[in-house]
Amino acid sequence: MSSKTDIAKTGNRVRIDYSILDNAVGYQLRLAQLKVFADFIETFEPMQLRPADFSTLLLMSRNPGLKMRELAEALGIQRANFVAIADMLESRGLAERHKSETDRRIQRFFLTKDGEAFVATMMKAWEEHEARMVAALGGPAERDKLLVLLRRMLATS
Amino acid sequence: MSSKTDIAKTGNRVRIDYSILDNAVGYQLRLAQLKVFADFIETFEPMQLRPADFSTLLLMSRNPGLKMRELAEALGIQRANFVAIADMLESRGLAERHKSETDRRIQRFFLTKDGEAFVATMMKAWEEHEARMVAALGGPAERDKLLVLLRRMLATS
DNA sequence: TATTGTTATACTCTATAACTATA
DNA sequence: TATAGTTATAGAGTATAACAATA
Repeated sequence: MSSKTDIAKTGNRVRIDYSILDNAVGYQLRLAQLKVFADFIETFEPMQLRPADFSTLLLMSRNPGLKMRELAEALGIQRANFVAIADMLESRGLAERHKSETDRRIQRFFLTKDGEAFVATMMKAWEEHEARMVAALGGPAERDKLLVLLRRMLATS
Repeated sequence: MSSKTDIAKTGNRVRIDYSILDNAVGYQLRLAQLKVFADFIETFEPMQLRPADFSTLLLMSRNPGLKMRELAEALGIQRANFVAIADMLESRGLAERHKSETDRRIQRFFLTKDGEAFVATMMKAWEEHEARMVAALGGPAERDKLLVLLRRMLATS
């Protein structure tokens, strides 16, 4: 199944010209992001966490009491699609919906005690993941250079 | 619908703590990639091209006569999912399947005359898109720095 | 009337299994 | 047996419309 095997087997492998895509910002960004995603998904598979679940728990931990709408907006997720994430976190006992007394349409989210402990474990795994990505980049100096470039790009109009 | 309007309307906007995500390589890479994708999709919407269609035409143009399997592999697409793209390009008169005479299982792909002209137009639009991305980064020097970092990251194990 | 949370639904992208025709 | 192209299908992720409860 490896490409090495394929080359040995077929023997008629063609050198493919990728030159333009090789120098395209968007294409290389996409490949790099896919690589990080793959490591992320592998890292959190044992904890049964997808990227959106991770970000949700992290935001809840740093910003207790946000409304559902605020959380969804902050995460760039549609309110409708956030419902399943909230249900899952609640059913696992990691987060709770608290109905507002003053405006009964509103629900504010809080981590449970178990949720806090879970986030602590989760962040340990995340730090290892991040360390692998920084190492792949070449080190903290390169990480900083990359973040400067990406932030400038994101800040522009 | 803009966030400005929302702030004015609700008045109770909360400052959300994003500090960890702000410094996470994967998160910033994802945001940057989404920004490039959004510009890409907008750029090629009038030509009715999705990212995979663009890459397919580009590879066909630079590597005439590739087998379907080689194209799919080079693009990182499942063979099964490549069929619809090939059908679409053929129905639009941009590409053609040529059945091999020596091995009748194999089809090699070639752009038509119309396809060649279309790719020329497509690449003009792409160069404008790329120029916008490079400008957002700060210029060609920053683009080069970014590509060096991304390539190192992709080369690592 | 407008907003919050919710349900239902649809569309894209991606992945897998299985078929056919060839080798 | 194995491979190339194909079909069918299922699972994510994401987007929109519409509803009930509430303001």
